[in-house]
Amino acid sequence: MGQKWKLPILWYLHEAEATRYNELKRRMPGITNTMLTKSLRELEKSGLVVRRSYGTVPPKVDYSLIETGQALLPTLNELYKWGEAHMHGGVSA
Amino acid sequence: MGQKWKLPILWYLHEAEATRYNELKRRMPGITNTMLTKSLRELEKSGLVVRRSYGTVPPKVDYSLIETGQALLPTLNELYKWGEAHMHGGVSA
DNA sequence: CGGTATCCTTGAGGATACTG
DNA sequence: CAGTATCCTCAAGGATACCG
Repeated sequence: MGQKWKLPILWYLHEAEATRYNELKRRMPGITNTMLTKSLRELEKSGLVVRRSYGTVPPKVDYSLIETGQALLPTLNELYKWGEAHMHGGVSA
Repeated sequence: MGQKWKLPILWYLHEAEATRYNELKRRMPGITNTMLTKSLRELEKSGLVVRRSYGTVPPKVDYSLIETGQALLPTLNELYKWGEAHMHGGVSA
């Protein structure tokens, strides 16, 4: 699960600073709360994303790619392009 | 469509010679005719796989990865591992 | 042998409402 | 603000039967 949004999220996070939940939602047009949360939780579980909660009220939470995450970016890039081109019925000419 | 089988098929084809339909089916435990055919057709359309039909009867058809396809293998490999690890709920410890 | 046709199941993902 | 709970939809994928 999460194919649809995990990559976009990772991709966005790599070029952004720690981003708050709603900001992230705004940046991912079409994503729903359900999917955003699910995706973030799994990315966190798999150790790619860090969730930071500032126990304030109203709540403030932000998400960021792990520092070493920058290293995965080339792979991420390939993954993205390749997947788009060959895994989803994409043909070009 | 095809996420589930396209990669496995490509992966298998890269280390095999031209493979016949039923052989391919045997090598992909669990795949159905529908999916095998669909996947192969799309991989053909996107130019990664070549279908060769020997107009004989009974029919003989085989599939192979395009020659330059070997070049995509590293990417394929990354894609595969990465996808398994981070896109399908895979955690390790 | 190498498929196609048909119908069916399942779960990824979505919409909406609500809450600490 | 940052979610969770609930219900729903739809299409990816599967099962089975049949065909040239």
